[in-house]
Amino acid sequence: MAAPGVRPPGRSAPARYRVRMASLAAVPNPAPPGAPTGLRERKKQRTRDALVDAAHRLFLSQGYAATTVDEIAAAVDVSQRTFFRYFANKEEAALAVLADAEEYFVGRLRARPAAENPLTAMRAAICESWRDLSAAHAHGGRGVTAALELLQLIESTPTLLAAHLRRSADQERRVVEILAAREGLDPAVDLRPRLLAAVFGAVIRSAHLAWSAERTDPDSQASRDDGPEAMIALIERHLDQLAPALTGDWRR
Amino acid sequence: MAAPGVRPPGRSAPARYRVRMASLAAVPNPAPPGAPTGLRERKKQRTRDALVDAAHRLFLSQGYAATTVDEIAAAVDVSQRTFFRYFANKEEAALAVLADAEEYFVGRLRARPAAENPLTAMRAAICESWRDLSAAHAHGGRGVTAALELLQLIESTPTLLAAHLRRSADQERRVVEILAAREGLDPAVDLRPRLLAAVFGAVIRSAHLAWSAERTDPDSQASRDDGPEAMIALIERHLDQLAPALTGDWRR
DNA sequence: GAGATTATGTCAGCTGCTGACAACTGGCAA
DNA sequence: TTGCCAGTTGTCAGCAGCTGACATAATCTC
Repeated sequence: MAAPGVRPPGRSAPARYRVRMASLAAVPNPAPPGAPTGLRERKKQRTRDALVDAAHRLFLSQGYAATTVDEIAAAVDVSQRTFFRYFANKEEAALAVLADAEEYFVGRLRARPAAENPLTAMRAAICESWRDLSAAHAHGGRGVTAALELLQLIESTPTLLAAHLRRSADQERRVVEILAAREGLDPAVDLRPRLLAAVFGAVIRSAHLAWSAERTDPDSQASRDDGPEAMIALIERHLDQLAPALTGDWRR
Repeated sequence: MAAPGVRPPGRSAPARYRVRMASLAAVPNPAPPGAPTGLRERKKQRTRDALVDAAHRLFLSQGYAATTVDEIAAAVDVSQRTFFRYFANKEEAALAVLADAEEYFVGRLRARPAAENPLTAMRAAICESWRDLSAAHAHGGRGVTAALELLQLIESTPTLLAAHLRRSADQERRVVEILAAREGLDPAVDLRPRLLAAVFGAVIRSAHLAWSAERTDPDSQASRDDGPEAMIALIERHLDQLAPALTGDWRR
């Protein structure tokens, strides 16, 4: 329960949220091979999902800064201290969904055939990820809408943006390692893995921004509800513009 | 002075630091045209510089997290409240030097001839910035060493890294606007300014990392003390690797 | 079912950060 | 010089994020 004496005795947010949790957090990892299915583990996963879900909902309705950790914890009927045992900080709860998505992407990238050239592999892995993930929690397209909302929340909240970018940097490092291993290169010597990862990350972020902006714009053709194909198309368009952006004179 | 009752009555850090302040914060803007030279303004600038300087020193010697805002304020003989009137938060004090450098870079970029192609302009602006800035506070190379230390501090402090990346994102947005204006493009339509800015930012960051790593490595040829040419060379090398990283198969 | 593990709650406390108000200081004009 | 105005600073009080320590309650193992 909330920190003693901070909130009035009658809690504002009742603890009935254990119902539709994990609508966002779940990822199509059907059954992790050696997953311990003990009651303990399941319970832990449930409260974790519930926390992510409650946080997401509160952040979107009241704003990130205006939402207290106490509130989130209370919404799940858990002590504040417990919240911090699941997440290192408030941001982590907000970005947990993205963390899962990145995990999935890494899996996809590792699964690409080694013969493929690196850029193609990245391109394919990203597209697969978007397709699979939005199919996974598409309860009538809600998955994509939720992603949109989250991206906008992040972009409009300095603290969250900072945390998100830091996470992205970590992710980039992992990608560098994967690419280097694939091609049998030492990333400290050969700059190409690092550069490709960095550029790719930049393109993804740029696509996110464009997507988010396009969907917010009222007189845009893009509907808020069309599937992941829109995002995939955007990413492709960005990737295609990459070379022209880097070479020669822009004027025509 | 420090928050009441938190620190022992006899302050630990004496307030004698008004001496060599601004060794880091100063930027070669010889004399801002319409700079109001009132005593008030000068005093403000002095305490600001002193705060930046004290923060830098304390962060490097004790670590970022272990350094209290109270300590920094006490070192300059100023109240904690005053510290927060100069900086929105602890990070801002740590990254103030970089903010100045970015400001300088923007100025350089704006000054590039309009006929130049965008990539060339960025390349030139970055090189000029490094050269000028390290010349400016090179009291025997200390400028570059200080930059190195700061970069490493940032890279090894998650909070700082996050704040730094967020700042970089802001900077990127400014660069996008400048590029778009230069070429007479609407960045919402034409992706190239955004992509070039993003890619360039990624390359710079990658070069920073490499530089920092190279200088930490004990058995590297790079000395900790050679000038900005080393960094410039690194950036050039990264930029040259950009195209190869994006095209075709990496194996030879 | 007993004992070892592990998750949770409670308590106390530090640190970052902010609003409000009072006291001071430099700038400026009468 | 005097005296007012505006901008700067210090003090106080307080919230919110986060953590260590310890006790308790829930699972797991045998």
